Amino acid sequence: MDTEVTRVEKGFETLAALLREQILRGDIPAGDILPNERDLVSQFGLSRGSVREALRVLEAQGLVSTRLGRNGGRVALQPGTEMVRDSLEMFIRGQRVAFPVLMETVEALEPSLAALAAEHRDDDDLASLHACGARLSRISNAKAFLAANARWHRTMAHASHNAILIAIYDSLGPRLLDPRVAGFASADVRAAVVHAIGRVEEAIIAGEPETARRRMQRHVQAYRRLVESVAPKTVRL
Amino acid sequence: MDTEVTRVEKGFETLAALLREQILRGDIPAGDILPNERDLVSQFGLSRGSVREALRVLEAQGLVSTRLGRNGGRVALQPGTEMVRDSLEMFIRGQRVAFPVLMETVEALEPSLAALAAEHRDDDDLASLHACGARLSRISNAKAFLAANARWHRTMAHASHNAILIAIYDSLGPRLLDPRVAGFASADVRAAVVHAIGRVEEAIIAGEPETARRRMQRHVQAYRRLVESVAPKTVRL
DNA sequence: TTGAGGAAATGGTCAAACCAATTGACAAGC
DNA sequence: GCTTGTCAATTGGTTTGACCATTTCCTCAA
Repeated sequence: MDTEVTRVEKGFETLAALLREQILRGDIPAGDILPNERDLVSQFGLSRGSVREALRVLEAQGLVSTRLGRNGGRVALQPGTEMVRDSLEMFIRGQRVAFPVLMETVEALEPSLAALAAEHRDDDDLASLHACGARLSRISNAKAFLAANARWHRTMAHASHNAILIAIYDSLGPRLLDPRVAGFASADVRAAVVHAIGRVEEAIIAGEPETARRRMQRHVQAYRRLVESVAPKTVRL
Repeated sequence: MDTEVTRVEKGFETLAALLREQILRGDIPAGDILPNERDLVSQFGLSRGSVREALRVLEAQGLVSTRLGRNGGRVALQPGTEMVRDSLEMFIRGQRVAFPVLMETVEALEPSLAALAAEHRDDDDLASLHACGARLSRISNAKAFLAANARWHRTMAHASHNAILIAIYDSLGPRLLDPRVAGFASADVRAAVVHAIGRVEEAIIAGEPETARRRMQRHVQAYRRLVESVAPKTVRL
């Protein structure tokens, strides 16, 4: 019984793997144009169809983009946050991840993000954060408030200067703007949020990670209690 | 100047989008066989080459797998953790994310994972966790200790019952087993780790999220100080 | 009953065209 | 000189038809 046969690598897979490696290693720098299809055909001895399938895989993986016409071709890309976002998006949809789980995930990230922001923020971060916070306190419209709130959080996440957490947070954060949870921002709730966020901001400005973490965590827990008191747990995306 | 032209959707893109939607919505349940290439050709009026490119895209996105031979074909898949892992893998490689950032990310997740584990763990989780902890305390080999340690953490992450965090943690955790950081597990370090982990485990068993969070966070910070005292910050993956 | 061999179904590959989009070059007209 | 229009060149997109490779099913003979 052949329990383990060596999987035969297809021609297009070989080429895709080869080009992928060259792009990820930087041998083909981002922005460079790959050889055109017909050249790849003669270089690798594959048919044009196989070459195109290889390139199509790379495109689906976010490693190249395609331009039509003369001076077109495939442009090498460094994989960015879009890939992470797309894969999480499909994971959430495919696995039927419930909305509360998504919320729980973001809540799990935010205290650490606040701590890292306090540790790593630079002057630009502080300026952006202050601008977001100031804007937030002037907004009265509930829907606009939620958007501005999300923006403040996003800015804080970026201040962490942790590329992985930023990619994850940017992937998940926007999903929390679901219209079904947009009704919570009554005037007093908004005031409480502004206050809590201001306290976190102070800790980030002061460069006190543990204070920022603690304040953000309390804010998050308070927010959760609020949402749970209003929304049924069964809401699904 | 045409600043915004309506991007023309290619034939294979249309088909890929259509099939992707059917799979994600569950109209084509996981495990089902898609129509074969020649049938898709006649159903959608595309050439076989275009159909194959569409299917190749879905394969790259983890939505179908391909089997050769009679009774072969494309099997629909629900996107799982592999996709998330692959995209994070490419992100880390392509963006040249430094090892300390990776470590920082995992450290950011673990306290919340511990808290969620304490909140959501079931009897199976407790049994697995206890087994991992017990095994850990009996290991003397440094390399094996690190592997068992990773396994305990992974088990704890699964006890959180948060599918997104599990997917992320499973994607990043294994990368911390880099051989370059495998030399830290001296006997007294191992004893300290076993003790810290035991305390977290107690809190998870007791169902006390905030205690578990606090203890895990202290452990993580202690571990970080240890690593920083030994490893240069410039180590890169 | 079992084994061998061939038929059938399915994806993998190749080849040669031609279509579609974009850009460059160049000439005509202002 | 500058603009504008036309045509040619380049590159990806698509089609068609054929054949190969792998796997499974089916039949028939030992």
